[in-house]
Amino acid sequence: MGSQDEEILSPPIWKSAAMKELARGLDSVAKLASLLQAASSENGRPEAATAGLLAEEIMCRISKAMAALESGGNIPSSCVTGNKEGVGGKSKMQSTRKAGYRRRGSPYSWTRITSNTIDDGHTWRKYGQKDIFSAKYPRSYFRCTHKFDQGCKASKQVQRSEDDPSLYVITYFGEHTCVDAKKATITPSRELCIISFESSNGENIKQETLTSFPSLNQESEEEVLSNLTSADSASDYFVSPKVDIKKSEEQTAAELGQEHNGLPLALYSSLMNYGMEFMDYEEFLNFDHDLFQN
DNA sequence: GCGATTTGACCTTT
DNA sequence: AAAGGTCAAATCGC
Repeated sequence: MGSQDEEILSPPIWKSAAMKELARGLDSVAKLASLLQAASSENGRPEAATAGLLAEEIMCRISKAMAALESGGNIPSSCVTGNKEGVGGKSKMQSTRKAGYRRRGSPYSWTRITSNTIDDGHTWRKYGQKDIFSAKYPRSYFRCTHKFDQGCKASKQVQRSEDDPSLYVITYFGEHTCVDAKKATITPSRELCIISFESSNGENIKQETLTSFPSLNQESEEEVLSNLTSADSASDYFVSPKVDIKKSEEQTAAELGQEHNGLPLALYSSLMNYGMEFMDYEEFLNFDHDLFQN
C-alpha cells in the first residue's frame, strides 16, 4: 500500500496541482454541459444547445491540456465533440464464423473507463467470466437481458483497471435493438474516452473525446455489485488503489458498482494506460484524418 | 419455483 | 497451441 502511494505521488508537485485544477475545471464544465444539454432537450432552446457544444469544446481543450501535461508537452489530436448515444458501435460479428463468437479486437466497439458501472440504460445479464492472460483482474461478460425475447445483440465486457482498481473498463459491443423499460436519466457526469481505430494505412490513430452518457437506475447491476465495499473517494486526485488481489467473490468484475460523479484525472490517468477503442460509422466518416498526420 | 449468477467445458480466433 | 468468448449445468437468492 505505502509503496504504491509513493509511486503515485512521484509526479512533480506543480504538475499534480495543475492536473488537479484541470480536473476540477473539467468536472465543472461537464456539469455545465449536462445542464445545457438538458435545457436544450427540454425547452428546445437552440442557444442552450450551442452553449452545450461550447462547453464540450472546453472540456476537450482541458482534456488535451491534461494529456499534454501528462505526456510532457505533446498536445493530443483534436477532440470530437457532440453527444453520443450509449451505444456507438455497430454490431460487428465475423461473417465467416459459425456462430456466436465475436472476432477478437473488433473495431466496432467502444470503451468507457469509469469509477462505477453505470450502464447505458439497459439491463444486462452476466453470462461468463474469464481470467485474462497477463491481466490482473478477470473479465466479465454481459449480454442484454432481451437477447432472446427481443433479439437484442448488445453485449459488454467489464474489467477492472490494473493501474487503478477503483476504475473499470467497460467495452460495449453491438447496438441495442430492444425496448427496455428502464428510463435513462441524464446526470451531470462525463467521462473521458479515447477513440482508437485503424487508419487506411494501418496506422493506429488515437484520439480523446469527452462523451456524455445517460445514467440510470442501476437495478440489476446494483444487485450484482451490492457487496462492494465503500466507494472510493473519487474527488481525490490520487486514489490509492486497493492491492488485495486474493481470489474471491469480492474481486470478480461483477462487483464493480461504485457510485461517483466524475473523476476526471483518475479517468485520464487510467486512459493513458489503455488502448481505448471506439468506433462509430458516422463518426468515422466525418472524421478529419488530416488532423492525425504527423 | 423462477430467474440470475457462477464456473468449468467447449468452441473460435489468432 | 494458446488465449479469448460463449455455453450450459449447477448453484444461489429472492
